[in-house]
Amino acid sequence: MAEIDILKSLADETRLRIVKFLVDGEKCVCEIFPHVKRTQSTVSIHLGNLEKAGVLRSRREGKKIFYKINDIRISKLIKLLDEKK
Amino acid sequence: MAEIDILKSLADETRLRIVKFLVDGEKCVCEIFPHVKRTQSTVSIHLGNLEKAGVLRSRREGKKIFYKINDIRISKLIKLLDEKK
DNA sequence: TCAATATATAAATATTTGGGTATATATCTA
DNA sequence: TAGATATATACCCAAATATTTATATATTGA
Repeated sequence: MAEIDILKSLADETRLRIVKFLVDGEKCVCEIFPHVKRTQSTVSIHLGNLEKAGVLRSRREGKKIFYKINDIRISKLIKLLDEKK
Repeated sequence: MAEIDILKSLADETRLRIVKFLVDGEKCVCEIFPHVKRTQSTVSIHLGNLEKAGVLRSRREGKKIFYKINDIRISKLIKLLDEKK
């Protein structure tokens, strides 16, 4: 996916929190939506958005679906933004 | 400004083109708006947006106003997104 | 096969946002 | 000080987007 899609997918508070939560590893939807304090369906839509942008990848394990960061640039980008200006 | 504001300010095609145009140095509004093919007023608003987010900085020189990248993280971020996944 | 659990999707609504036109402001020069 | 030039702002409209409620789909286990 193009860089503009990556930027758009990260430019939302809920999605950014999701991605930051995933920086330290794979999580299932059931862990993610309570963490970002949004409904399951809202988070599901955001996850789909992030996956479509190539930022995340998912896999099913039984009833659960796990998401993780799919693009090495993303973790670097998060780290970069954490740096002092 | 917070990282979410930086991301939001970059997550628009016109603003991203502006920022990329400024990676190789300071430019005045009169050079920027023809380059991104938007009206002067549209670009002025985008520049204000980017400045408010801390991404750009401006200075006046006579009738012209020059904008340049104000945050070292921005150029790094642009470069990072250019990398292959 | 039925009930429970986990996740996704659809539809409706509300808010945000980008773009244009017209106008205001600031600066320079004659 | 008047006219020209460069940029910003106000206002409006259309399009995009985030959220919610309700429902659909998939998987597991009894």
